[in-house]
Amino acid sequence: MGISKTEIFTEEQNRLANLFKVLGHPARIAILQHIIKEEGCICNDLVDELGLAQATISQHLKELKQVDIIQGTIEGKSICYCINQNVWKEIQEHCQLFFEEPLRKISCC
Amino acid sequence: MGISKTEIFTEEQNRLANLFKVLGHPARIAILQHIIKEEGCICNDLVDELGLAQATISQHLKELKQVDIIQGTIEGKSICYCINQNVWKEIQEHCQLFFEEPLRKISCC
DNA sequence: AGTTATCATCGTAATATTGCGATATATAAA
DNA sequence: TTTATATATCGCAATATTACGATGATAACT
Repeated sequence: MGISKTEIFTEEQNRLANLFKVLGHPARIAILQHIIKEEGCICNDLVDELGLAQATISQHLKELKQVDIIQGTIEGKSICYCINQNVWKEIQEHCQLFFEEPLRKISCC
Repeated sequence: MGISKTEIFTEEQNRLANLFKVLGHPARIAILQHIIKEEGCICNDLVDELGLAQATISQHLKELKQVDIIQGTIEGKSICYCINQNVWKEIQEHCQLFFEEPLRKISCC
């Protein structure tokens, strides 16, 4: 198959999984880290920095944009990408909640 | 292609991405949530609970085991799966660090 | 208008993932 | 020892992902 049965899971489960999925690629982690470090950057910076083709970087940026982790604003002929702080904070809290739970309980093994 | 160029990224980036990748499927999120809620469970419980085939659940459990998020202990003819608290805590901290950074800075847009 | 710079999109090849039936393995019970 | 139960693994088909060259689209500069 290759297709997940999203209909049998809750909205919450699908949303969280989708967020993690987007974060689940080293290039996208590297892109986020570079954007954070430089407090925003353009696509070409990432091409130089990461050593991936421009088309590839653009595709990764698209996926990050699709879940609103980053946003781009046009600046002349280039586009400045930076973290969407509100969404970032939301994801952070979402993750925190998810990871906090089990530590309050005792596992069976 | 379909293959990531892991060699151009740092160990850290690859490890974090791999963790997120494993969490990036609703079935695996649901499995973890059920294990947490029940404080451990067996494969068949998950088959009944999620409505996926036994082979499919087993495969998802394998991926979760591969990054040590869960561990299984044999109990008679079944295997009890539960959260590996140490690894869970480690991931939690890893995530926290990753998400904390940018909020201290001001973005360009 | 023509040129250059920057980024997005299209098309494609290679590979990965998802899901499941069938089968193998292992333990417990009869 | 046979049978039932629980899980893992194999093999396959359908689909998704990754990467990149080629091509478009847009804006600035000459």
